[in-house]
Amino acid sequence: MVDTKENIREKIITVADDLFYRNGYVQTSFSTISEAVGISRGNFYYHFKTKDEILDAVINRRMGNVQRMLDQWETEGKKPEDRIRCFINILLMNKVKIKQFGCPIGTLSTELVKLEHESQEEANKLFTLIRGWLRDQFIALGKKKEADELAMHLLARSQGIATLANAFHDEKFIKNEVKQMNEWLESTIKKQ
Amino acid sequence: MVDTKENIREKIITVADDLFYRNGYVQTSFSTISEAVGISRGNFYYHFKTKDEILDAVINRRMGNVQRMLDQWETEGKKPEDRIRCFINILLMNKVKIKQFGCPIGTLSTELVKLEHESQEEANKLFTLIRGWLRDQFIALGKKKEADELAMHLLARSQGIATLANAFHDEKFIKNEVKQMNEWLESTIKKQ
DNA sequence: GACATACTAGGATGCACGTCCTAAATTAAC
DNA sequence: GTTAATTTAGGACGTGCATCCTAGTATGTC
Repeated sequence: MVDTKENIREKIITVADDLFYRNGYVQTSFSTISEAVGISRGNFYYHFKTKDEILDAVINRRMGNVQRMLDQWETEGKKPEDRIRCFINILLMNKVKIKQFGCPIGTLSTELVKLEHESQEEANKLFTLIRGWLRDQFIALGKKKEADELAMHLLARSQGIATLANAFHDEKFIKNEVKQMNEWLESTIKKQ
Repeated sequence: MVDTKENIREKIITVADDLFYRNGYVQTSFSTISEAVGISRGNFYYHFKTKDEILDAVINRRMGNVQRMLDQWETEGKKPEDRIRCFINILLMNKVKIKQFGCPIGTLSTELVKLEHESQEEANKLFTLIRGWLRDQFIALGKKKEADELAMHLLARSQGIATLANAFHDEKFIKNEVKQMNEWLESTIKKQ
Protein backbone atom coordinates (compact mmCIF):
# COMPACT_ATOMS: atom_id res chain seq x y z
CA MET A 1 0.00 0.00 0.00
CA VAL A 2 1.33 3.39 -0.98
CA ASP A 3 1.71 5.91 1.80
CA THR A 4 -0.60 8.59 0.54
CA LYS A 5 -1.84 11.23 2.95
CA GLU A 6 -5.22 9.53 3.08
CA ASN A 7 -3.66 6.15 3.87
CA ILE A 8 -1.68 7.54 6.76
CA ARG A 9 -4.78 9.25 8.07
CA GLU A 10 -6.62 5.96 7.94
CA LYS A 11 -3.74 4.20 9.63
CA ILE A 12 -3.71 6.76 12.43
CA ILE A 13 -7.43 6.30 12.97
CA THR A 14 -7.10 2.53 13.02
CA VAL A 15 -4.28 2.62 15.55
CA ALA A 16 -6.01 5.26 17.69
CA ASP A 17 -9.22 3.25 17.62
CA ASP A 18 -7.42 0.23 18.98
CA LEU A 19 -5.50 2.18 21.62
CA PHE A 20 -8.58 4.04 22.80
CA TYR A 21 -10.25 0.69 23.22
CA ARG A 22 -7.39 -0.97 25.06
CA ASN A 23 -6.15 1.88 27.22
CA GLY A 24 -8.90 4.47 27.15
CA TYR A 25 -8.97 7.91 25.56
CA VAL A 26 -7.21 9.83 28.34
CA GLN A 27 -4.41 7.29 28.71
CA THR A 28 -3.65 7.38 25.00
CA SER A 29 -1.23 10.17 24.16
CA PHE A 30 -0.11 11.65 20.86
CA SER A 31 3.27 10.00 21.37
CA THR A 32 1.72 6.58 21.91
CA ILE A 33 -0.28 6.80 18.72
CA SER A 34 2.47 8.25 16.55
CA GLU A 35 4.93 5.69 17.84
CA ALA A 36 2.51 2.87 17.02
CA VAL A 37 1.86 4.31 13.56
CA GLY A 38 5.56 4.85 12.93
CA ILE A 39 5.52 8.59 12.26
CA SER A 40 7.10 11.37 14.28
CA ARG A 41 5.17 13.09 17.01
CA GLY A 42 5.57 16.44 15.30
CA ASN A 43 4.29 15.21 11.98
CA PHE A 44 1.13 14.10 13.69
CA TYR A 45 -0.08 17.67 13.87
CA TYR A 46 -0.16 17.80 10.10
CA HIS A 47 -2.81 15.11 10.01
CA PHE A 48 -4.82 15.94 13.13
CA LYS A 49 -4.87 19.33 14.76
CA THR A 50 -6.17 18.21 18.16
CA LYS A 51 -6.76 15.06 20.14
CA ASP A 52 -10.49 15.68 20.01
CA GLU A 53 -10.26 15.58 16.24
CA ILE A 54 -8.84 12.06 16.38
CA LEU A 55 -11.58 11.03 18.77
CA ASP A 56 -14.25 12.25 16.37
CA ALA A 57 -12.55 10.42 13.51
CA VAL A 58 -12.45 7.22 15.58
CA ILE A 59 -16.12 7.54 16.49
CA ASN A 60 -16.89 8.11 12.82
CA ARG A 61 -14.97 5.06 11.79
CA ARG A 62 -16.78 2.98 14.39
CA MET A 63 -20.10 4.30 13.13
CA GLY A 64 -19.18 3.10 9.65
CA ASN A 65 -18.15 -0.30 10.91
CA VAL A 66 -21.35 -0.79 12.89
CA GLN A 67 -23.49 0.43 9.99
CA ARG A 68 -21.75 -1.96 7.61
CA MET A 69 -22.25 -4.83 10.02
CA LEU A 70 -25.95 -4.11 10.39
CA ASP A 71 -26.37 -3.67 6.63
CA GLN A 72 -24.72 -7.00 6.04
CA TRP A 73 -27.13 -8.77 8.36
CA GLU A 74 -30.00 -7.19 6.46
CA THR A 75 -28.81 -8.21 3.01
CA GLU A 76 -28.08 -11.78 3.91
CA GLY A 77 -31.79 -12.55 3.55
CA LYS A 78 -32.18 -13.53 7.16
CA LYS A 79 -35.39 -13.39 9.14
CA PRO A 80 -35.60 -10.53 11.67
CA GLU A 81 -35.21 -12.91 14.58
CA ASP A 82 -32.04 -14.32 13.04
CA ARG A 83 -30.72 -10.82 12.62
CA ILE A 84 -31.26 -10.16 16.30
CA ARG A 85 -29.47 -13.40 17.00
CA CYS A 86 -26.56 -12.05 14.97
CA PHE A 87 -26.45 -9.09 17.31
CA ILE A 88 -26.47 -11.30 20.37
CA ASN A 89 -23.74 -13.38 18.82
CA ILE A 90 -21.26 -10.50 18.66
CA LEU A 91 -20.71 -11.06 22.35
CA LEU A 92 -19.58 -14.60 21.63
CA MET A 93 -17.51 -13.71 18.61
CA ASN A 94 -15.64 -11.00 20.50
CA LYS A 95 -15.57 -12.75 23.83
CA VAL A 96 -11.79 -12.72 24.19
CA LYS A 97 -11.51 -8.98 23.62
CA ILE A 98 -14.56 -8.23 25.73
CA LYS A 99 -13.06 -10.19 28.57
CA GLN A 100 -9.90 -8.09 28.27
CA PHE A 101 -11.21 -4.63 27.44
CA GLY A 102 -14.99 -4.62 27.77
CA CYS A 103 -17.35 -3.31 25.12
CA PRO A 104 -15.70 -0.65 22.92
CA ILE A 105 -18.88 1.38 22.71
CA GLY A 106 -19.86 1.09 26.36
CA THR A 107 -16.44 1.81 27.84
CA LEU A 108 -15.92 4.82 25.59
CA SER A 109 -19.32 6.20 26.49
CA THR A 110 -18.64 5.72 30.20
CA GLU A 111 -15.27 7.44 29.93
CA LEU A 112 -16.56 10.42 27.97
CA VAL A 113 -19.36 11.02 30.47
CA LYS A 114 -16.87 11.29 33.32
CA LEU A 115 -14.69 13.56 31.22
CA GLU A 116 -17.71 15.71 30.43
CA HIS A 117 -16.35 15.55 26.91
CA GLU A 118 -18.22 17.38 24.20
CA SER A 119 -18.08 14.35 21.89
CA GLN A 120 -20.18 12.42 24.37
CA GLU A 121 -23.26 12.78 22.23
CA GLU A 122 -21.37 11.85 19.12
CA ALA A 123 -20.21 8.64 20.78
CA ASN A 124 -23.76 7.94 21.87
CA LYS A 125 -24.83 7.79 18.24
CA LEU A 126 -23.20 4.36 18.20
CA PHE A 127 -25.70 3.22 20.79
CA THR A 128 -28.53 5.01 19.04
CA LEU A 129 -27.68 3.37 15.74
CA ILE A 130 -27.90 -0.13 17.20
CA ARG A 131 -30.93 0.75 19.28
CA GLY A 132 -32.81 1.93 16.21
CA TRP A 133 -31.78 -1.09 14.20
CA LEU A 134 -32.89 -3.50 16.92
CA ARG A 135 -36.15 -1.62 17.20
CA ASP A 136 -36.70 -2.07 13.47
CA GLN A 137 -36.17 -5.81 13.82
CA PHE A 138 -38.71 -6.06 16.62
CA ILE A 139 -41.17 -4.03 14.58
CA ALA A 140 -40.65 -6.48 11.73
CA LEU A 141 -41.54 -9.19 14.23
CA GLY A 142 -44.87 -7.48 14.89
CA LYS A 143 -43.83 -5.97 18.21
CA LYS A 144 -44.35 -2.39 17.15
CA LYS A 145 -45.60 -1.18 20.52
CA GLU A 146 -42.79 -2.57 22.68
CA ALA A 147 -40.10 -2.44 19.98
CA ASP A 148 -37.98 0.30 21.53
CA GLU A 149 -38.34 -1.15 25.00
CA LEU A 150 -37.18 -4.54 23.78
CA ALA A 151 -34.29 -2.96 21.89
CA MET A 152 -33.11 -1.12 25.01
CA HIS A 153 -33.52 -4.26 27.06
CA LEU A 154 -31.23 -6.22 24.76
CA LEU A 155 -28.72 -3.41 24.60
CA ALA A 156 -28.65 -3.12 28.38
CA ARG A 157 -28.19 -6.83 28.89
CA SER A 158 -25.31 -6.88 26.42
CA GLN A 159 -23.68 -3.99 28.22
CA GLY A 160 -24.06 -5.64 31.59
CA ILE A 161 -22.59 -8.88 30.32
CA ALA A 162 -19.62 -7.04 28.83
CA THR A 163 -19.00 -5.08 32.03
CA LEU A 164 -19.01 -8.13 34.28
CA ALA A 165 -17.09 -10.36 31.88
CA ASN A 166 -14.48 -7.63 31.81
CA ALA A 167 -14.41 -7.09 35.57
CA PHE A 168 -14.22 -10.81 36.37
CA HIS A 169 -12.18 -11.68 33.28
CA ASP A 170 -14.64 -14.45 32.61
CA GLU A 171 -15.52 -15.72 29.13
CA LYS A 172 -17.65 -18.57 30.30
CA PHE A 173 -20.08 -16.14 31.83
CA ILE A 174 -20.61 -14.61 28.38
CA LYS A 175 -21.50 -17.99 26.89
CA ASN A 176 -23.95 -18.64 29.65
CA GLU A 177 -25.69 -15.32 29.39
CA VAL A 178 -25.83 -15.43 25.60
CA LYS A 179 -27.67 -18.70 25.83
CA GLN A 180 -30.16 -17.18 28.22
CA MET A 181 -30.58 -14.14 26.05
CA ASN A 182 -31.40 -16.35 23.07
CA GLU A 183 -33.99 -18.17 25.14
CA TRP A 184 -35.45 -14.86 26.21
CA LEU A 185 -35.65 -13.80 22.57
CA GLU A 186 -37.47 -16.97 21.56
CA SER A 187 -40.06 -16.69 24.32
CA THR A 188 -40.52 -12.99 23.63
CA ILE A 189 -41.23 -13.61 19.97
CA LYS A 190 -43.66 -16.40 20.71
CA LYS A 191 -45.53 -14.40 23.32
CA GLN A 192 -49.07 -13.77 22.01
CA MET B 1 -16.84 17.91 64.98
CA VAL B 2 -13.30 18.33 66.19
CA ASP B 3 -10.64 18.22 63.50
CA THR B 4 -8.62 15.28 64.74
CA LYS B 5 -6.23 13.59 62.38
CA GLU B 6 -8.66 10.72 61.99
CA ASN B 7 -11.54 13.05 61.17
CA ILE B 8 -9.61 14.78 58.43
CA ARG B 9 -8.59 11.44 57.03
CA GLU B 10 -12.23 10.42 56.92
CA LYS B 11 -13.19 13.70 55.33
CA ILE B 12 -10.56 13.26 52.63
CA ILE B 13 -11.83 9.78 51.88
CA THR B 14 -15.43 10.99 51.69
CA VAL B 15 -14.55 13.81 49.33
CA ALA B 16 -12.28 11.61 47.20
CA ASP B 17 -14.98 8.96 47.02
CA ASP B 18 -17.42 11.47 45.64
CA LEU B 19 -14.95 13.00 43.18
CA PHE B 20 -13.79 9.61 41.91
CA TYR B 21 -17.42 8.78 41.28
CA ARG B 22 -18.27 12.02 39.52
CA ASN B 23 -15.11 12.65 37.53
CA GLY B 24 -13.22 9.37 37.57
CA TYR B 25 -9.97 8.44 39.29
CA VAL B 26 -7.57 9.82 36.69
CA GLN B 27 -9.38 13.14 36.36
CA THR B 28 -9.31 13.70 40.10
CA SER B 29 -6.05 15.35 41.19
CA PHE B 30 -4.53 15.97 44.60
CA SER B 31 -5.33 19.66 44.20
CA THR B 32 -8.98 18.98 43.42
CA ILE B 33 -9.39 16.86 46.52
CA SER B 34 -7.45 19.09 48.91
CA GLU B 35 -9.31 22.14 47.64
CA ALA B 36 -12.64 20.41 48.21
CA VAL B 37 -11.57 19.31 51.70
CA GLY B 38 -10.22 22.74 52.56
CA ILE B 39 -6.65 21.80 53.38
CA SER B 40 -3.47 22.77 51.58
CA ARG B 41 -2.11 20.62 48.80
CA GLY B 42 1.15 20.12 50.67
CA ASN B 43 -0.51 19.03 53.86
CA PHE B 44 -2.25 16.31 51.92
CA TYR B 45 0.91 14.31 51.77
CA TYR B 46 0.90 14.03 55.53
CA HIS B 47 -2.35 12.08 55.40
CA PHE B 48 -1.85 10.06 52.21
CA LYS B 49 1.52 9.30 50.75
CA THR B 50 0.31 8.41 47.26
CA LYS B 51 -2.77 8.67 45.10
CA ASP B 52 -3.06 4.90 45.07
CA GLU B 53 -3.31 4.99 48.83
CA ILE B 54 -6.38 7.21 48.62
CA LEU B 55 -7.90 4.88 46.06
CA ASP B 56 -7.47 1.91 48.35
CA ALA B 57 -8.99 3.87 51.22
CA VAL B 58 -11.97 4.80 49.04
CA ILE B 59 -12.47 1.20 47.96
CA ASN B 60 -12.27 0.16 51.58
CA ARG B 61 -14.85 2.71 52.59
CA ARG B 62 -17.16 1.54 49.83
CA MET B 63 -16.71 -2.04 50.98
CA GLY B 64 -17.83 -1.02 54.43
CA ASN B 65 -20.84 0.83 53.09
CA VAL B 66 -21.95 -2.07 50.94
CA GLN B 67 -21.41 -4.55 53.76
CA ARG B 68 -23.46 -2.41 56.15
CA MET B 69 -26.23 -2.12 53.58
CA LEU B 70 -26.37 -5.87 53.05
CA ASP B 71 -26.23 -6.53 56.80
CA GLN B 72 -29.12 -4.18 57.34
CA TRP B 73 -31.28 -6.00 54.83
CA GLU B 74 -30.51 -9.24 56.63
CA THR B 75 -31.40 -8.00 60.09
CA GLU B 76 -34.67 -6.43 59.09
CA GLY B 77 -36.27 -9.86 59.22
CA LYS B 78 -37.14 -9.85 55.56
CA LYS B 79 -37.64 -12.93 53.42
CA PRO B 80 -34.78 -13.69 51.00
CA GLU B 81 -36.86 -12.64 48.02
CA ASP B 82 -37.56 -9.29 49.67
CA ARG B 83 -33.87 -8.83 50.30
CA ILE B 84 -33.17 -9.36 46.63
CA ARG B 85 -35.88 -6.84 45.89
CA CYS B 86 -33.98 -4.43 48.13
CA PHE B 87 -30.96 -4.91 45.91
CA ILE B 88 -32.96 -4.28 42.76
CA ASN B 89 -34.43 -1.20 44.36
CA ILE B 90 -31.07 0.53 44.78
CA LEU B 91 -31.29 1.35 41.11
CA LEU B 92 -34.51 3.23 41.73
CA MET B 93 -33.33 4.91 44.90
CA ASN B 94 -30.17 6.18 43.22
CA LYS B 95 -31.67 6.80 39.83
CA VAL B 96 -30.75 10.48 39.68
CA LYS B 97 -27.09 9.85 40.42
CA ILE B 98 -26.94 6.80 38.18
CA LYS B 99 -28.35 8.84 35.33
CA GLN B 100 -25.60 11.41 35.88
CA PHE B 101 -22.59 9.29 36.79
CA GLY B 102 -23.43 5.63 36.27
CA CYS B 103 -22.84 2.91 38.84
CA PRO B 104 -20.00 3.80 41.24
CA ILE B 105 -18.78 0.23 41.35
CA GLY B 106 -19.09 -0.51 37.65
CA THR B 107 -17.53 2.71 36.38
CA LEU B 108 -14.59 2.42 38.78
CA SER B 109 -13.98 -1.17 37.76
CA THR B 110 -14.11 -0.25 34.07
CA GLU B 111 -11.68 2.62 34.60
CA LEU B 112 -9.17 0.58 36.60
CA VAL B 113 -9.10 -2.17 33.99
CA LYS B 114 -8.12 0.31 31.27
CA LEU B 115 -5.51 1.80 33.58
CA GLU B 116 -4.16 -1.67 34.29
CA HIS B 117 -4.19 -0.44 37.87
CA GLU B 118 -2.99 -2.80 40.55
CA SER B 119 -6.03 -2.05 42.74
CA GLN B 120 -8.25 -3.55 40.08
CA GLU B 121 -8.73 -6.72 42.06
CA GLU B 122 -9.34 -4.78 45.23
CA ALA B 123 -12.13 -2.84 43.50
CA ASN B 124 -13.56 -6.08 42.20
CA LYS B 125 -14.16 -7.23 45.74
CA LEU B 126 -17.11 -4.86 45.75
CA PHE B 127 -18.66 -6.91 42.98
CA THR B 128 -17.67 -10.15 44.66
CA LEU B 129 -19.24 -9.08 47.92
CA ILE B 130 -22.60 -8.41 46.32
CA ARG B 131 -22.35 -11.47 44.12
CA GLY B 132 -21.79 -13.70 47.13
CA TRP B 133 -24.60 -12.08 49.06
CA LEU B 134 -27.05 -12.49 46.19
CA ARG B 135 -25.97 -16.08 45.83
CA ASP B 136 -26.72 -16.67 49.50
CA GLN B 137 -30.21 -15.28 49.03
CA PHE B 138 -30.89 -17.56 46.09
CA ILE B 139 -29.59 -20.50 48.08
CA ALA B 140 -32.01 -19.55 50.85
CA LEU B 141 -34.71 -19.67 48.21
CA GLY B 142 -33.79 -23.27 47.44
CA LYS B 143 -31.90 -22.49 44.24
CA LYS B 144 -28.60 -23.87 45.41
CA LYS B 145 -27.56 -25.23 42.03
CA GLU B 146 -28.15 -22.08 39.98
CA ALA B 147 -27.53 -19.60 42.81
CA ASP B 148 -24.30 -18.13 41.48
CA GLU B 149 -25.61 -18.00 37.95
CA LEU B 150 -28.70 -16.13 39.09
CA ALA B 151 -26.59 -13.76 41.18
CA MET B 152 -24.38 -12.94 38.21
CA HIS B 153 -27.40 -12.50 36.01
CA LEU B 154 -28.91 -9.92 38.36
CA LEU B 155 -25.60 -8.13 38.76
CA ALA B 156 -25.11 -7.98 35.00
CA ARG B 157 -28.58 -6.64 34.36
CA SER B 158 -28.09 -3.94 36.98
CA GLN B 159 -24.82 -2.94 35.39
CA GLY B 160 -26.33 -2.80 31.94
CA ILE B 161 -29.19 -0.66 33.15
CA ALA B 162 -26.80 1.75 34.86
CA THR B 163 -24.58 2.00 31.79
CA LEU B 164 -27.42 2.81 29.42
CA ALA B 165 -29.29 5.09 31.81
CA ASN B 166 -26.03 6.99 32.13
CA ALA B 167 -25.29 7.08 28.40
CA PHE B 168 -28.81 8.19 27.45
CA HIS B 169 -29.36 10.23 30.62
CA ASP B 170 -32.65 8.45 31.03
CA GLU B 171 -34.28 7.77 34.41
CA LYS B 172 -37.47 6.41 33.01
CA PHE B 173 -35.59 3.53 31.48
CA ILE B 174 -34.41 2.52 34.96
CA LYS B 175 -37.98 2.37 36.25
CA ASN B 176 -39.03 0.27 33.33
CA GLU B 177 -36.20 -2.21 33.65
CA VAL B 178 -36.55 -2.48 37.41
CA LYS B 179 -40.15 -3.48 36.94
CA GLN B 180 -39.13 -6.17 34.50
CA MET B 181 -36.37 -7.37 36.77
CA ASN B 182 -38.87 -7.77 39.61
CA GLU B 183 -41.14 -9.79 37.33
CA TRP B 184 -38.18 -11.92 36.33
CA LEU B 185 -37.41 -12.53 39.99
CA GLU B 186 -40.95 -13.59 40.77
CA SER B 187 -41.14 -16.05 37.90
CA THR B 188 -37.67 -17.40 38.73
CA ILE B 189 -38.65 -18.09 42.32
CA LYS B 190 -41.89 -19.77 41.32
CA LYS B 191 -40.21 -21.94 38.72
CA GLN B 192 -40.48 -25.55 39.88
C1' DG C 1 16.23 21.85 -13.73
C1' DA C 2 13.81 25.56 -11.03
C1' DC C 3 10.29 26.37 -8.08
C1' DA C 4 6.08 25.83 -5.43
C1' DT C 5 3.69 22.78 -2.66
C1' DA C 6 3.18 18.75 0.31
C1' DC C 7 5.02 16.39 3.96
C1' DT C 8 8.16 15.27 7.86
C1' DA C 9 11.06 15.68 11.99
C1' DG C 10 12.08 17.14 16.26
C1' DG C 11 12.78 20.84 19.38
C1' DA C 12 10.29 24.62 22.21
C1' DT C 13 6.54 26.07 25.16
C1' DG C 14 3.48 26.16 28.79
C1' DC C 15 0.77 23.71 31.85
C1' DA C 16 -0.82 20.26 35.21
C1' DC C 17 0.28 16.60 37.79
C1' DG C 18 2.29 13.43 41.64
C1' DT C 19 5.67 13.72 44.75
C1' DC C 20 9.08 15.63 47.85
C1' DC C 21 11.05 18.94 51.04
C1' DT C 22 11.48 22.25 54.52
C1' DA C 23 10.24 25.72 57.57
C1' DA C 24 6.63 27.50 60.29
C1' DA C 25 2.74 26.89 63.43
C1' DT C 26 0.24 24.33 66.62
C1' DT C 27 -0.39 21.03 70.19
C1' DA C 28 1.04 17.78 73.77
C1' DA C 29 4.20 16.32 77.60
C1' DC C 30 6.63 17.04 81.59
C1' DG D 1 7.18 27.31 80.58
C1' DT D 2 10.26 24.84 78.00
C1' DT D 3 10.91 21.14 74.97
C1' DA D 4 9.43 17.49 71.87
C1' DA D 5 6.13 15.79 68.66
C1' DT D 6 2.50 16.63 65.55
C1' DT D 7 0.39 19.05 61.97
C1' DT D 8 0.25 22.52 58.33
C1' DA D 9 1.48 25.43 54.32
C1' DG D 10 3.44 26.26 50.22
C1' DG D 11 7.26 26.17 47.23
C1' DA D 12 10.50 23.02 44.35
C1' DC D 13 11.31 19.20 41.27
C1' DG D 14 10.88 16.16 37.54
C1' DT D 15 7.86 14.20 34.24
C1' DG D 16 4.56 13.81 30.63
C1' DC D 17 1.37 15.91 28.03
C1' DA D 18 -1.08 18.70 24.03
C1' DT D 19 0.11 22.00 21.17
C1' DC D 20 2.95 25.06 18.37
C1' DC D 21 6.75 26.32 15.45
C1' DT D 22 10.25 26.14 12.20
C1' DA D 23 13.63 24.27 9.36
C1' DG D 24 14.48 20.59 6.48
C1' DT D 25 13.18 17.01 2.84
C1' DA D 26 10.54 15.04 -0.70
C1' DT D 27 7.36 15.44 -4.49
C1' DG D 28 5.02 17.25 -8.19
C1' DT D 29 4.63 20.97 -11.99
C1' DC D 30 6.03 23.56 -15.79
